[in-house]
Amino acid sequence: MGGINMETVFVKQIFRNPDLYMNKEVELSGWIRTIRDSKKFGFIELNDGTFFKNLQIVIDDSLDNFTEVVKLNISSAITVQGELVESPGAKQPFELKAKQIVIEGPAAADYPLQKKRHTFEYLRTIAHLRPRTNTFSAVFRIRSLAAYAVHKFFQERGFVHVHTPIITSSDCEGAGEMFRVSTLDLDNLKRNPDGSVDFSEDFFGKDAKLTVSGQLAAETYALAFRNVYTFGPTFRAENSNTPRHAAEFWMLEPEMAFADLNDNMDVAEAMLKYLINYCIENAPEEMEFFNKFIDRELMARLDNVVNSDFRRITYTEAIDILKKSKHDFKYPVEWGCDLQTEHERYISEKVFHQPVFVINYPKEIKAFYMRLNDDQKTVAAMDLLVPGVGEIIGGSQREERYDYLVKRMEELGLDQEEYWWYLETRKYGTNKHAGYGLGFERAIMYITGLSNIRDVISFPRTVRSAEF
RNA sequence: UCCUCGGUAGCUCAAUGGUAGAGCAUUCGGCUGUUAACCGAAGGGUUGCUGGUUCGAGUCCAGCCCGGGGAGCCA
Repeated sequence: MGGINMETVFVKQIFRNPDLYMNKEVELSGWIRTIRDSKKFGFIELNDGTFFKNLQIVIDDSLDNFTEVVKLNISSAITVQGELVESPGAKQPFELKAKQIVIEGPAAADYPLQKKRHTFEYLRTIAHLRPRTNTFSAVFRIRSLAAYAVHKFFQERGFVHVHTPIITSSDCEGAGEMFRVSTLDLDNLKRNPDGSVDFSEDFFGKDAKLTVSGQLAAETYALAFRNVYTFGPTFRAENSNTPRHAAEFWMLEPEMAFADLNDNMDVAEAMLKYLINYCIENAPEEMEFFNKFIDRELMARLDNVVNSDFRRITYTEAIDILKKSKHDFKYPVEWGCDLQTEHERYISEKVFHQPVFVINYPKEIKAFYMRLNDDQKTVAAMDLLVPGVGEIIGGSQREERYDYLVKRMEELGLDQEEYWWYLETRKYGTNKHAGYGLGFERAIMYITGLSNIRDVISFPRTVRSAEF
């Protein structure tokens, strides 16, 4: 366009290897982040999307379209040709002396983003524009890197990535309220003689839902590939309105055959450290930004996580610690009760100041598939509690013994017919196996310091909110 | 779902029950090295919605809607 026929360079290339481009002509394209002008010259900070930082463009009235350029609003798209030179300014090492600017797409005057700080609440109302801000530029590049690091970590260890179904045919998992998937005409529902809805004419011929977990399906593949993981969208129709819950989120669920709870924790700990290291190494500018503007203790906390062994305590020990703390909890602490948020935070934030695995919970407060311990009272479950975010990982060794599993399902009144395929895996070559689920957004929150899950999902879906 | 705080210009926020304000943004003008540039001027309002109290409501009361935080549920 506009007669510029040089090869376009990315801002990231310039920042990573400035000597290669110094005093040479380059062409860039991107969006104006800020623009300042005087009578005969001005400055544009250009962001081309490839890099967190902007490149300063120096413009003056030698440009044939100088008067049009200085009137451009923030977020206008331009292509610039010019020479990269050392900058006399203190805030940037180099800058581009523009020789030609092509206006690709001007931004209208009512562009809603200013060059000053906005509240996260406001930015959520313009989720289609917020990736153009510093914070969201950083968050979503980190999210992309972390997702890649997930695959890298597991693939390097020989895990097989299984795409488990998004649509599930039965209410198997029991992990939360589910969204129904149906093509039935809601205005004209056919009913069975007992008054219930007749799903026989629905798309799947039965009541179908969106998945709340890929675990049970992942288990079947672990018992063929040994080590597998599933990583994808997950849906919960819970009416929870908190900064840590969304109706649609991503969950990572590794599952390992011939593995026990300790193996499970080893992998979870190594994985979390790997994700953090990968982000620090591959997005240093973004991490520096979070540390400066979002959470001043972020890097110190992450360094501590990466360089220390996670604590591992039993549920019973956790109860003892809470009881002896003399701390006045709103919810009284008794063996057998589930740990409340205030208890989890006390343990991770006040006692250990680092991630803590809590294991071996009473069977009554955990899912049916968790392996019964020899004490007959607890199950081989694990929760990883981290300061600031709370529960980030939940997992367990699975009950591999057919009789124990059936007995537990009977106690909880679960329909064995619904789980026929799951039970069969315990008939044909069963073995000890374990796995866990990582709430991907919670991991991103932990790595970036962001405190609301709605700010680490591109277009968040929450209760009464599915705009965009 | 419960508790709590809030909703005023495009944004961030002021305003004893008595004329609706500022900064930034926008538009126009000025300025020869800016860094959220600076200086001057102008335009910009159904104070979330409905009803009530009052001579008079942004302000007080009731209901509803929307948002933040906390709790529960969980990842």
